[in-house]
Parts: sequence; structure tokens; C-alpha cells
Amino acid sequence: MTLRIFNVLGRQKQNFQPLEEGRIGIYVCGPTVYDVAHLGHAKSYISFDMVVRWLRFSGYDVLYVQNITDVGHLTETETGEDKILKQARALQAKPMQIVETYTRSYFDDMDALGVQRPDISPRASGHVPEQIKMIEELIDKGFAYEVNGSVYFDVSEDEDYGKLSNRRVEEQDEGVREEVRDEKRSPADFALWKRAEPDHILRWDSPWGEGFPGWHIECSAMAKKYLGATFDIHGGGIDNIFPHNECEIAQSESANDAPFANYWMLVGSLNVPDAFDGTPVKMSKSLGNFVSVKDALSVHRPEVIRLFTFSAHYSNPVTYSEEAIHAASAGWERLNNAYRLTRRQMETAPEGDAGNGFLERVEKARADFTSAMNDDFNAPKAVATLQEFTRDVNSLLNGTVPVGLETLRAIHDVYAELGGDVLGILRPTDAAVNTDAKREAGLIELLIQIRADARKNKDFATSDRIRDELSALGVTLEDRPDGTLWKAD
RNA sequence: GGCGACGUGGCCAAGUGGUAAGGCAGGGCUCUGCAAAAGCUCCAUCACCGGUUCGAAUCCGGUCGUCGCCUCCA
Repeated sequence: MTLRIFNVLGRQKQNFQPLEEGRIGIYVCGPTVYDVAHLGHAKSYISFDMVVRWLRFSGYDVLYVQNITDVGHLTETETGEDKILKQARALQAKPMQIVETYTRSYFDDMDALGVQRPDISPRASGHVPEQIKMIEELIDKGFAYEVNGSVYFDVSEDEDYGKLSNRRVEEQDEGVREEVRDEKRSPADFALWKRAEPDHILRWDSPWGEGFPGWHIECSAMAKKYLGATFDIHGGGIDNIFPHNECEIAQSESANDAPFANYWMLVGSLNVPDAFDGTPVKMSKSLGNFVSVKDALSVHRPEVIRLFTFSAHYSNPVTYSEEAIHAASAGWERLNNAYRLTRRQMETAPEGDAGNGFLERVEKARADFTSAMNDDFNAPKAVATLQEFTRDVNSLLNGTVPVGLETLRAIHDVYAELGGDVLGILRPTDAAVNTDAKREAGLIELLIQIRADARKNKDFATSDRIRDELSALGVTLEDRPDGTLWKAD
């Protein structure tokens, strides 16, 4: 079955055909590292993590490039203040200190969320020569012009400018943007290189004097360097479709005389109910309505945040609420319970083919999951197939017929591979990797044995006490015909 | 004003022509010393209006509403 992708460039679902058989180059716009990441960033990068995981699971050799924007860009035209410089001043730190701090913070957060690192995480600051070279090419070809030490892209020279976002320059609301430095030939032209004012700290030498690169050129230059002039997939957040993504295309295709990305995948924003009337608005740093990844992880396990992200299709906006995250949490419990029960039964299961009639159901689960994912990475539908599968698994494992190891292994592999490797919402063990955890597990097992004796003697006061006290400590017991299961928060 | 996305049960949400997946919450039942877990079961006709069609949540037109982008933003 072929993979289909909704290509924002052209707005239609297409059969995916990589440039080179079996290999995929993908570029995703990364963060500007001037503050901690929030759940909006998490939605985006978890989504592409899922995409890359699925591509790899499908057998593709994927080269995943995601930039780190560390050259700083203006907060608003009016003040002309650089975000990184602003933060540096606020924290009384060197700009590159800020950049390094939040780059590490970003990777820490993504690691914690189970987001596999990109193969290459190029820094914009480390690729200024490449950017200058591309700007020079654009000037040579007549697509850009220099004014007072700044260089601008001449939008009128690019006949298909606007093809990604379906915009016409003349139809945009020009009044929105007050031009402070009105040296551009047209208000729609955008900066490739900006002259550095005397107080601007982040600055580099260039053929046009000291300055710093425009916001869009880094992605064009770095994508070209690591993926080539033309590559397969370009990803990012829908909120950057214009101007950022549009400008990337304009620069790259003008400079390279080649198509840029063949497929554009853009992720819907994460919204938060407005405090005033509850209408959803985009989570963003500037509105102050964000929840940092670190804060979210202090309350919810990463798997739950991932499952929450997969509650809607990646291209749709999702509203963050306690209700929604709770639903994800409860849904995760159900999946994880079945996965744990499977592992538990594998410990004592007989060899043999008891219950092998279920193998057909296992194959169906794989097929359903695959067709959901191949249909434009429909993770919510894929999760639904796992939930349906789980209902049947629970019926099987809670039935009276003992299940053989072969069947249990097959069930286990579905959870481990589809839920674990692909979606990253299930873990292969209950942890217990360090000595403290092992000791804790041993102690709990001991209490369970004592409680079992008490129950045998109908000493329910003691047995209930053990269960209640453990519950208060965050350890839940679950009595089953074949013994007691436990889990810790 | 322009561009784009969207409006499906109490909540989240899949579904792009053949009579509504899944999760959460809620009711009933089974199992259980009790509890938990699990299973079974009940709960919608898809914002509104008009049209196309044998047949539409799904296509076309219109209306209302929400969000995003057009300025830094994943």
C-alpha cells in the first residue's frame, strides 16, 4: 500500500514518490532558541517525530534535518529589537550564552518527550558563509538588490511568488506593516541581509558591511547544504506558511533554478481557551498563554502528552484543556494496561499454540494501523485501531482459556512496534532499570504476598489496609484470578 | 479587505457519495470478599438554508459562527 501525503503545495493528497527510491530527505523548521519550549512547539515536533518514525518503520532511509535558529530576529518592526538580544539583556548574559542555554533546554525537552533527534541540527550562526553565498547568487541573477548595507529580495522578479500560501502581493493588507526603514523597492520585498546598527551585537562581516542574515535565508541555505537543491519533504507549523515558507521557496528556487521541496507538510497550531470567553486562541510566547514542556512534564507522563498530540490529525489545530489531556491520560492507561497484562502473561505462558486463532486478529491490527498511517499519517485513526485491538486483546487475556506464548508474543510485538517504536506512546517495560526501582518493586511484591496470605485467611482488614496504604503512596493493586498486578504512578 | 482551516453525541475526534470509527465522561449489567481492571450494553443523523443524485456528514451554491496567517511565532 502506498503512502499518501496531503501536499500543502497544491492542496491535495498525493501518492508519495521520493526523489530517490528508498531514501527520503526531510527538512523541518526548528525553533528560535531564546526561551524554553512550550506545548505548541511540542505538538509540532512530536508530529514530525511520528512522521519520521513511520517512514523509517516503513523501510525508508530518512535524512532528517532541523535547524536551530540562533541568530536572532526582530520582535517587532517598531522597536527593531532582537529577541535573543532582548533576552540576553534581561538575564544579563551574552547572546550566545542565551542561545546555548535554550538550545540545550530544547533538546532536553524533546528527549524527555521521546522525540528522536534529527540527524542534523544545523545552527544558523554556523552557516553564515553559506547564506552570504546564496544572497550573492540572488543578486547576480537579478532577484535581489542591495541598499545601504542591507539586501532585499525583489518579489516582483519571482513570478510564482505566493504559490504555497495562495497570496497575491497586491491583495495583502499593506497598512498592517508600518515600514520604519523604507528603503525597499516594494513593501512586499523581504530582507536577505540586514545592516547591523551600532548597538546590534550579533553581527557578521559580509560583502555589504557588517550585518546579520534575514530570517528566511538560513533555511534555504542549510536545506541546500544538507539535502540538496531539491528534496522530498519540508515541514513546519502552519503559522509560518507566510511569509517564512513562501520566502524560502522564492529564494531557493530563484537561486538554484530547481524546485525546492516536493511535498509540504504543515502542522496545525495548538490552541488554548481564552481566559476571558473560552474561545481557543493560539498558544504563543507573546500572548503569555503557554505551558512550558517542563511544566507539562511535571504533571503528565511524556506518553500522555504524545497521545494527546495524536488526538487530532497533525494538520488540524488542537485545543489544550484539562479535559482533553485527561481523556488522553485515561486512554493511555487502557492501552498500557493491556500491554502490561500481555507482558505479565508471557512470564508464565505455556509454549504451544493455544489461542493461535487470535493471530489473524493481530494481523488485522497491523493492517488497519498501516492503512491509517499511510493515509497522510492519520495517527488518531491509528490510535483508534490500537484501542479496538485492545478490546479484543482484553477479552482474550481475561478469558478462561490459557494463551500460548506464540500468540502473546505476536500481541506484544504490536504494542512494542506500533505503540512503542512508531507512536512512542508505550514503553517496553515498567522501568525498574535502576536499583531503587528494583528494590521498590521487590518491596511491593513482598507486601502483595503478605496480603495474599491475609486474603487466604479472610483477614480483609489487613489486606485492605495494605492496598489502601499502597494506594495512598501511588501504587495501585489489581486482583486477578492468577494473582495480583500492581502499577505505580 | 485578502488568503487558509474549520463547525460531527456532554467533551475530544475519525470519517470526502451508500444510511455515523475510537477515546473520555455518564447509565445499566457481568465478574469480584470488597475494590480495581476488563467485558457486554445504552446514549448523535453530522451549524443552518437551498441544490445535484436512486442515495450526501461527505459534491455545488449561499448564510451564520470560530480560529489561523497577512508583523516575531512550531
